[in-house]
Amino acid sequence: MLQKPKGTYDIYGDRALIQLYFRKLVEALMDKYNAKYIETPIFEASELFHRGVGETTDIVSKETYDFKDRGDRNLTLRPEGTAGVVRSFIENKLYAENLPLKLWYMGPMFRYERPQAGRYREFYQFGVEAFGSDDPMMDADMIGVVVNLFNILGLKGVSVNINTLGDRESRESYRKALLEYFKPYLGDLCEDCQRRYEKNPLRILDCKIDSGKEIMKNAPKMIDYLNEESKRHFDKVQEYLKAMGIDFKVNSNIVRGLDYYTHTVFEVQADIEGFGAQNTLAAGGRYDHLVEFVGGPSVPGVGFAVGLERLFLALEAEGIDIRKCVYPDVYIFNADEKQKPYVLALANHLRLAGFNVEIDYKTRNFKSNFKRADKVRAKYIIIIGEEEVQNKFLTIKNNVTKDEYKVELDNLIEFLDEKLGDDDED
RNA sequence: GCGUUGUUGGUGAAGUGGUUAACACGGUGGAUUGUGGUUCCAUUAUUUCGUGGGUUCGAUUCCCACACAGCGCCCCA
Repeated sequence: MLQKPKGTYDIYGDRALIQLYFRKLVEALMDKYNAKYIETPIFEASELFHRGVGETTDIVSKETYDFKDRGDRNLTLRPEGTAGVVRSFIENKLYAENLPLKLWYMGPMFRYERPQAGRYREFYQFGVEAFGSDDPMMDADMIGVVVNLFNILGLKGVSVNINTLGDRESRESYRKALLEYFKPYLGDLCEDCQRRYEKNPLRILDCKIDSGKEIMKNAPKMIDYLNEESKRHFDKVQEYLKAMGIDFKVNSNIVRGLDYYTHTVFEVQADIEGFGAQNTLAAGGRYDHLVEFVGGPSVPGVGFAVGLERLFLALEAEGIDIRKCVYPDVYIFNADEKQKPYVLALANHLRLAGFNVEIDYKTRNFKSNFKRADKVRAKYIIIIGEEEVQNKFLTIKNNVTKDEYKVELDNLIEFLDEKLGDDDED
């Protein structure tokens, strides 16, 4: 029996309902921010990720799905959303429009990782990228998007953690300080950190293996190496967050897994029991040099991504059900074969008039049809027999109250509008 | 990439080295061919118990490998 590839899953049933509703909710929220929808290819030239996002990151160096197509092109399934959006932003010269511009996306990403609860090899992210301002106001507003989203969903117990990586200058002087500090202790660090020391010493700070060690506690702090401009930026972000009434914590160990960040970085965590290392629901930050680095003009940006699998898991753990169930307004069945054309025509008529209609395709007996009407949770049942066809009236039964009505064919839509009017509002 | 537990139908699952793989839910058909959701009956895994190989007279059961899933790391959303 052929089965789905490891780390993938099918979206159907309840999960499909959740995802569809979530999408509607996000669409509405994004409209409120005047953010525009963007969809970019699921695969891109490998170079985009390997050079743009950062060769030193785990995500790119050992988790991408790389392949050659039949034309010998090197392609990579996108492991994250930002690089593709940035590429599109440049290629389509979106920077020529009036900036700032906010773009949002939602779709599958791919990483070759060991699957776990809330972690798949094909997984979904919703994200926003805001281009065209280096003002901390934009950082704060983007963090606000995530907070608002979680509030709308009714998710309690989330915490916002922020940090700053400073601008290039600050980052460089901090990097030097770290190199100097860790040099004598190099042998005490784990294997990964020894590698990080060479390539990206900042990442030593969020190493889980070495985190408890004394040398980590005394390591130089980014905050002490920020230049005036970087410090001001970070202070402003905090000021603005407070103004919006967003609770947050400064966590100097947040470094993020992607190389392109500058200044603000943030993570939003769920404080849910049993989530362990998988508790980061959303993460993002500012990337003032990414657009330029990928080959565009110098345009600053800030963005974030939310992992849907984890978010839905968190909702479930909190007992939050966002499914939006739609049931048929009407279930129509025929007494025997002869009425099939009539049933189809009537169903079409009602569907075009805006009603949700299910019909019996199998000419079952009455009992089975009533059972099925219950099963699909139809609100009304219409029975079509010889008498109804000939005399142009319909027998309609309310499936909850069991009240039965005889309605003229011409008055049917009015009748249903009146009866169903209230239910359709929610 | 490392460690660990598991895998029986549409679902939840019990079970055993050897005759019909329990029970429940769900599905289908019927009792009740123009009025049901209760009840009752029948039927619903059987070239089968994740796949392949081994031990055995005989394996779903024991052993090995692989695949997949869960959990813990690493990493990350």
